[in-house]
Amino acid sequence: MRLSSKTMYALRALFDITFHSHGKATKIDAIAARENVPPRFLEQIFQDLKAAQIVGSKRGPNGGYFLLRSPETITIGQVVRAMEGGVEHNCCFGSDAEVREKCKVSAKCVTASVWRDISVQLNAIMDAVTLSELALRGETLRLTRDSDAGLTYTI
Amino acid sequence: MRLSSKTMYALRALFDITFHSHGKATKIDAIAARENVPPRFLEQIFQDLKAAQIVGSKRGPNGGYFLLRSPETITIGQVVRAMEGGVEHNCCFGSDAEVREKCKVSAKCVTASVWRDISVQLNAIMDAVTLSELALRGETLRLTRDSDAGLTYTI
DNA sequence: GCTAATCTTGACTGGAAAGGTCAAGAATAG
DNA sequence: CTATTCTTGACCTTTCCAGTCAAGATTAGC
Repeated sequence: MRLSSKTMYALRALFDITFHSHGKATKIDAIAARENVPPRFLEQIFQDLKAAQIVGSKRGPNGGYFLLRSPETITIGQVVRAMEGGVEHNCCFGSDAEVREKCKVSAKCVTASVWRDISVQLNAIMDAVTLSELALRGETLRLTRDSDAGLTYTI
Repeated sequence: MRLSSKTMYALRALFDITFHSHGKATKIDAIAARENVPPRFLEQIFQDLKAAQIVGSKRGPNGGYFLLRSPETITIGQVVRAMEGGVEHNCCFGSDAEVREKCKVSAKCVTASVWRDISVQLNAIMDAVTLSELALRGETLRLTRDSDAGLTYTI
């Protein structure tokens, strides 16, 4: 059970937007340089975030991506679910109909019942942390704020 | 973020042992038949569970697998960590040294700090559920107890 | 309206991991 | 001795992850 790079990159990119650019559209290359993420890959990631209504975009010069909602209303859980399709397992329920069908134990599956409870709790935990909380932690860790290229985090 | 089949099978197999066989060694084929798991794959899974000191084994006629500890002391978290190597992500910390090294933001990585907190909480949730809790749920769901082959769960 | 900057769309790829299968061997009960 | 059951480790197929790339659409500024 691990978070994919995609999700970690997405969280870092969103943190970056929240922390560095206040409302302004931010271009991919700037984020990629600051957060040390492959720019081409980041494009793909932002498409997912856009589909999930988390960010909006603007093309052309001075374009870029920006948060669609305020940082207080965007949770880690929303991001994780957007990138990974939620917390799932392959027994009795989940998004895949074929998997559900295949599980003979259906509604009476004990492990599924337990895991359902656990995933509800996990989502609650992840929804308790917002982007503004991330930004706050950034302040606490005393990160350097810097709009230019280069690594911001090297003291 | 999904649980692998291996983990789900492991949980079902352990539940099966707890629920159906009281202290007696249970053979793989019986569990596989009841739980509808590929027998060859289950062999492999039990090797992992054995390495994790969760089950013991006995060879020869009337051999099989059995719990090494009482069901009250075996948690879902222990099983998940045994099968999946813990809750991890690929930034700044984790089991892979190279990944840690690669992450330039190191100790000041905000997302890592947040995810560390979340994984601690997740482990706590999973450690709050034991095998005996699973068995209890089995009772509640009024499963048929049956030592012979065949699906036990079809009312 | 031209041009440069920036996102958009979608195809493509190499490698690793998931999800199994199989065969030959070792131990043990009866 | 023999049938049963776990043990070890090699093998295979398919899917997905992580990442690259190219060509096009849109917009700002001159």
